[in-house]
Amino acid sequence: MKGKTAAGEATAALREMILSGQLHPGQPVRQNHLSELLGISRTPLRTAMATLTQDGLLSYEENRGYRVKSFSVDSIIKVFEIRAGLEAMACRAAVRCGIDNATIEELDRLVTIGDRILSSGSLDVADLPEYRQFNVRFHDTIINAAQNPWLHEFVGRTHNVPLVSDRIILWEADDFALIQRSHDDHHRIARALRNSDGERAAAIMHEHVQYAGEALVDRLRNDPEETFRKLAFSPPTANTCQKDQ
Amino acid sequence: MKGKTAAGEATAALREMILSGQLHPGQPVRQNHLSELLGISRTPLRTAMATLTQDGLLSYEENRGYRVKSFSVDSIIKVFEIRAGLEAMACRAAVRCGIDNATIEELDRLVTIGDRILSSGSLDVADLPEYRQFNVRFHDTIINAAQNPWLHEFVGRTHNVPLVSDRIILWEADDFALIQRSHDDHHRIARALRNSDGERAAAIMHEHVQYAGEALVDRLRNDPEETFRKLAFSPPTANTCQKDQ
DNA sequence: CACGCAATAAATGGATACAATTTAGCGGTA
DNA sequence: TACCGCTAAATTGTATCCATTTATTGCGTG
Repeated sequence: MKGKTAAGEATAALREMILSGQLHPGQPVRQNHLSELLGISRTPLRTAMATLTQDGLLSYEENRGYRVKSFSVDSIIKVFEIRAGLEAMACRAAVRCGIDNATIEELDRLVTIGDRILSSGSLDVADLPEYRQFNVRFHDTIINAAQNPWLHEFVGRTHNVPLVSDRIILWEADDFALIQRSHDDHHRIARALRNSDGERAAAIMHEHVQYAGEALVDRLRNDPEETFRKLAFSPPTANTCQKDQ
Repeated sequence: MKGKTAAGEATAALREMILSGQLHPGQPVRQNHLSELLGISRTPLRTAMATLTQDGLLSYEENRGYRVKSFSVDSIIKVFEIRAGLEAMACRAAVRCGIDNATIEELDRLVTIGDRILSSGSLDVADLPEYRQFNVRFHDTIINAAQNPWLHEFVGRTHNVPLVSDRIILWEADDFALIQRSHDDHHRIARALRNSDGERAAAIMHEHVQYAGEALVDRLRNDPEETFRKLAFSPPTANTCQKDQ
């Protein structure tokens, strides 16, 4: 969608501004202000805002305009439940329709990458982007193996809720045990898939995702300030789900 | 979203035109033509089209405009898989967070309504709208009982794929056995929920939805013409999912 | 001082005008 | 006749302008 049209550029720019926290939840989005900030007119901006509203990043009230959607902590945990269910579904579906060798090898390679990154016994800030990318690719690989484009689309939508994306790796050095456990899940999931044990992979994946959500929410409840500070978002990788088919 | 603004009205009108088949899959949507047909200018129409694109009803290519999205039969069955998974999730979640008596009674009342409609031993066209409404309410009640607004939203999105909505009741008199079996599922689901057996309810619900998809797809493959002719859509009830929270 | 109302400012929604791109039609040439 | 390129019409994308609604400010009154 992005590329040449001003509306597409504005959509990407606005999405990134929201997800990166430049625009705060609840804050109204003034069309004049933002359009001149982006160097475009209000027309393409309004197209972008309509798009992002359906994406779930903005809310709209007639004659009162758009504002950045805010999410309660309670709401965030509930999205994680959906994401956990969907990704578990992906494991079952992937096994059901047969995983080809290329995918199995890809998973093995990815797990090895994770091993290497964590081999130092800690995960410092410099390694975060790489680990994040690894994590995204691992999950994406499984979702694609399910051969159901809608899964990709629906999981992608859960990522539109701030803080739910698997681009987010919350744990740092002080929680290395947690991230190590999380990566151990990756090992077990990959093995279960290799053994065509879809149910087992699904069970691990469900817990894997749901626990991540609970850990995040726990942190948010205890120390919102610090949690937000530690959050770092990926660069604008192609996380916009394709809606082909 | 609908109500007073031209964009909202256009969105609703366009959605209905697409779902009712007035606009054919793959057909490009000409802005001049449609805007004068709806009696509005292109600006709100474009807002509506951006919205419906994110809803999944239109596809967009830059500088080439919007087209009515087309769905392969294979794609339709895959959406039913998602819907089945999500509604099964709803059953589990509903039991987990406790179903109040009002909801149990509502389900009982709804099931009784279904009994009455089918008591004649057939389902003729005159009864279709009522049975459709009953079906929608039954499923919605369970989804709401899960107390996870995102479930409502995500299931709602599956309904944006033409033919996947539970507003669609395919079977008529000639397939009364099928619809009777389907309603028997309703009975069993309600009973399992009353007994707080979330897993059992989920299993029945999953099969309930998935089989409906398979039956529809079978028909589509055998006799697309006749299937489409028999399909009748509900009036524009409020099936647009609220995105509050 | 508080409350209410009115006038004014500001922001949104929609329509029109203009620019850029694509598509279709047409003619010429090998 | 088939193919290529050019021109013109059609269609989309953007900007600007106007109307309508909402928010704000300030004044007057109780």
